[in-house]
Amino acid sequence: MDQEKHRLFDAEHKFMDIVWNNEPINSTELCKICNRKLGWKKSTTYTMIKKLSDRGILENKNATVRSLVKREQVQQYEIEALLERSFGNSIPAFITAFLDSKILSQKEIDEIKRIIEEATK
Amino acid sequence: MDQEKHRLFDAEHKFMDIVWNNEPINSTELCKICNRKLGWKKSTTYTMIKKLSDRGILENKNATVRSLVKREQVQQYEIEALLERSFGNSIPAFITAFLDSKILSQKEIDEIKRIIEEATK
DNA sequence: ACATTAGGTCTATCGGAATAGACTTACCGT
DNA sequence: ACGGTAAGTCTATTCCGATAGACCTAATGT
Repeated sequence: MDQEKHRLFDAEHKFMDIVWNNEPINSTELCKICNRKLGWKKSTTYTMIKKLSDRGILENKNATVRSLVKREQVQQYEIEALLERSFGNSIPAFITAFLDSKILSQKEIDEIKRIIEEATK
Repeated sequence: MDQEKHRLFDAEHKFMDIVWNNEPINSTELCKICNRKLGWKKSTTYTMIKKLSDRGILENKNATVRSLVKREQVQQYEIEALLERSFGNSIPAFITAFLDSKILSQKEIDEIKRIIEEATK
């Protein structure tokens, strides 16, 4: 597993975010949201629906769109892809980069660091 | 900070991996490595050097190429970009996906989970 | 003096992701 | 019976990342 089919390109990803946040959703309604949030024309949205449908990412039945691949599966894939592509599958390097990011509070960082040290020694 | 300039496309990333692993390196020598490992022609390598040089990612002085942006900085950026793009900056969701990946041993997972629970409660 | 090689530049080409225009068909309200 | 709208398809077009071919100049060996 860990399918390449879970790889989403930029536009596909923005689109799927909307689907995940609104499903199940009527296709015409989806067109309106995509126009409002992404500036897409109707045919652009339908082209996207068809492409992702062909790849088994979602389905469109009776004008109702719903995802077949869930957000968590894609997140899963993306973490693994990043780990491989940018970190050579090095867990320590990955964790280091994560801890050094500006997003965590100092308290969280200290706690997590301590835990990891214990876990890996 | 957290510059968009640190974003590397696929080909750029493969190329920078070679630079990071071999710098400082003579440009002609770099062409040979890129040909061997990526199948690139000489001009492809020089085009890449120029583009990344323009963006301040590396420099080419006296036929010697060296990086200006380090691997760790790009890893940093990529974690943050993934966090934002795919996880809406949700640290818990990110950690969950990481822990659920097949890469960690069960022992590592348990330890890290325990630590994080303590850190976030 | 001349061929070769190092070290590049400049300007395409190519493929594929992103986007859309024109057209179709069916239904629904008046 | 007919104008509007929902629900789509099919076929471009555009944009850009990836890749390369042709050309240039300076040094260097023979």
